[in-house]
Amino acid sequence: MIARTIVDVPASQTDRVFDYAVPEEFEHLIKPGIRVYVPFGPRKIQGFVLELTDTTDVPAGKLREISRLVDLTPPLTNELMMLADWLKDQTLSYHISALQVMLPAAMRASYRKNVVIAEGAELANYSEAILRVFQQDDGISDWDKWQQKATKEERKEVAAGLRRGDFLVIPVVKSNETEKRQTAVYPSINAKLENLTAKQKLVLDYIHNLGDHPEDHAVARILEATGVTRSIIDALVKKGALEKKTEVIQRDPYEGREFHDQKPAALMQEQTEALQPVDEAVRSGRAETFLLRGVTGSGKTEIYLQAIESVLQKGEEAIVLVPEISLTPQMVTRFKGRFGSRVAVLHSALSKGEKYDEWQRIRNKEVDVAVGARSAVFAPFENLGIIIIDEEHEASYKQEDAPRYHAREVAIQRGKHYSCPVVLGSATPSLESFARAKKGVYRLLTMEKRVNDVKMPDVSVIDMREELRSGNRSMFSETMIAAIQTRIEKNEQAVLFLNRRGYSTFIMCRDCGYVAECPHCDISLTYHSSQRKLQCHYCGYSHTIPTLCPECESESIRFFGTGTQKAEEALREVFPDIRVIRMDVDTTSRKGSHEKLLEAFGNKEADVLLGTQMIAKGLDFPDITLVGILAADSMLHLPDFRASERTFQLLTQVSGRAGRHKRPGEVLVQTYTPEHFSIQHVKEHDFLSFFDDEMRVRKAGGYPPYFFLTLVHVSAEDLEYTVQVTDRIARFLREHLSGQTLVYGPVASQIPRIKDRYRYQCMIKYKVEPKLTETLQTMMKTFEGELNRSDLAIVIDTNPNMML
DNA sequence: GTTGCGATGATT
DNA sequence: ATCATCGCAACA
Repeated sequence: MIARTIVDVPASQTDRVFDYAVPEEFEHLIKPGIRVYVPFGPRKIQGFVLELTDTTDVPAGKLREISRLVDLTPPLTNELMMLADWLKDQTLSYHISALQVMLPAAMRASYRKNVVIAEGAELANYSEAILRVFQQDDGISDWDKWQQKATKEERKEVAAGLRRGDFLVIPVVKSNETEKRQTAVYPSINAKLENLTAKQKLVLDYIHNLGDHPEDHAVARILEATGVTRSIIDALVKKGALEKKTEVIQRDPYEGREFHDQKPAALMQEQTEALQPVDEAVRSGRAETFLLRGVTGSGKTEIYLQAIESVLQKGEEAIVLVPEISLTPQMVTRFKGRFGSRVAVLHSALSKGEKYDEWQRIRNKEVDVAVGARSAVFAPFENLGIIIIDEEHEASYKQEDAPRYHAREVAIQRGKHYSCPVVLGSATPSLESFARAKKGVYRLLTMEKRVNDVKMPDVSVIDMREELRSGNRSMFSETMIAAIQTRIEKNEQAVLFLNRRGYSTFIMCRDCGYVAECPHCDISLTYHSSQRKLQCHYCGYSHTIPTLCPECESESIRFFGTGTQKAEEALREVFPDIRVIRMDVDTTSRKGSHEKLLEAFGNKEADVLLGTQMIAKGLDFPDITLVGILAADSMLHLPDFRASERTFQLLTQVSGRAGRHKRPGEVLVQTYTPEHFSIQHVKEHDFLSFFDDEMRVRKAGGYPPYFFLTLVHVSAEDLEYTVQVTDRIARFLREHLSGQTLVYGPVASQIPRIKDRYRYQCMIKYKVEPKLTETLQTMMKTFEGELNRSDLAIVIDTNPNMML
């Protein structure tokens, strides 16, 4: 028997099937989809068995045997194995990457080299220090890592030892499956209950009255509940009254949290009309894509919940995708409240182990709803009845590293396989999706009214040029100050939005124009007041603030641009007693801090929530009556064809935080370009007009959705070489692609250098290009050699999010 | 002869 | 990706 295997080596030369002989002992256990350990050259690695056959072209001398099986049952379903095949072609990524991305991180293998003292080694040649390293533990546990922190002398010494054979390298393949275990005790069936002390009786009674929940039987839990010491339990075990067991338990990330049962809400007419066709598609099992455009607060979540209800009734399963940062407790609460323990939650705030357990619960059919971020689109269900993507326009649905897939496209592909509907929901759909809906590719569902007829907030645009003219040089307009003042007086809350973290965006010398830049990246350094340092947001480089200009030694070095830190400071200057909670990457990096800050704001421990885009979503507090957008045009002038779209979406999203309940909301938008259409249409809550205006711009510029884009990104340490390679790629593509397809480049990336690597790109614009994948693959083949021997990197991004 | 290095080729 | 091998130069 021959196993056709994809090996775990993400490289172009190994991105193909390798045949292995299946030892007889495994023949009845092995199945397609099972992972195996195989010898590959001198080492041992993991691989995925694609299929089993009886023939091979590999000469008998070269054919090697599978060492052992990793799994007893295939971790990925048949459908997901097929999906990986589709995914690798779509994204031009390696087959192995497409397979690995579908597994939880804990199941991906890691490789390290353990260095130990060989038998019969002559140790007299080695220094004390080195021998001490080897005496600890099992020698050097990870050779590659150790080499990085060791000194040159140490490295040389060990290398010499390896050559002489005194030290030995043992390659270790580790698949990280981490099951959580606990020690639990259960009453023995034929227990002799004699001569018990009072405390022992107490514990025994307690255990007898426990239910079936394995967690309740954990020794640690019992000790805590009864207040006795471990010795009491040990004594009972010795006497035979209790039995000790080690068992695998599942972590519950939401342990101790209560979820109140939530009944389906009565729907408004618009909601009923939107739900009906989805429901019908669920019932008849039709692969149809719906675009549900509903204004903020129109009750989209309720539609999702009720559609899922139908799916569950049919005995099928549901996937709900939400943007990473909106996985706030609010969303989880609603799903858990409605579907209870039948819900698995998958998102980045969980530990690797927790994600693994949630994933296993799906694989073992213990749940039938998965709520999660992008990668949850690969949830290993086998009877999918619906896939829902909330906030479908969100950029985070596109994975930024290989395989560069878009969750929306994956969802639609899976929907086809299971013949089930896909629902894309948003208040501000992406232009691509809305255009498809207008063409009839997707079915459009619209909800223009907020639940309970709550009014859309009033949006006023404040022209900051006027403010400047009238002498106000601060970042807060008069109107904004007055509005915040009123909120404080009325004990209401305000949300202030500034899409830039740090203190200032750059520092510049007023005399000579010098701007502090990162020495490794072509980008200005940002000042962070908490560490009193300049920082590069791309490579993490940091430097002290110069007091004198390094160029002209002038003292007039000043901060320009505003970040959240500075905004907080400025706010305190105006309102000395104001209570502010700031939310940005810097204040929410610790686990759980995001939730904590939101909770504090919800408990009215602050008057103002000041933050970057992470506060744009999911916030739903009754006392927010003011939303202030401090710099609406901060994203508008980025050299990205989606800049207007992003601005409109973000502003609409943030505005939607105001007045969602009884009190009316007010939104103030500060801008230097009040006439820009994406700002004007936010004012009128007018998505349709925005769409029309922006479509004209896209048509004129030849951008999506009128054209498809594919970006070829080239980087290397040498500038000339980078440009030269990009140019060769551009020529190659022009030569091989059809006449209607446009190839631009080479052009420098938006940030021409990051971490000392120059970055150039080449953009392909096309309408129909059947040969594209093939051509790009040939192109990569021709550069294979160069990619191997230089530091060159070529990345292909189909349908890129941004033009980085 | 030994050691250190980069380039080259193969992995079933 | 990673390992082994080969060739070449520097060194003893």
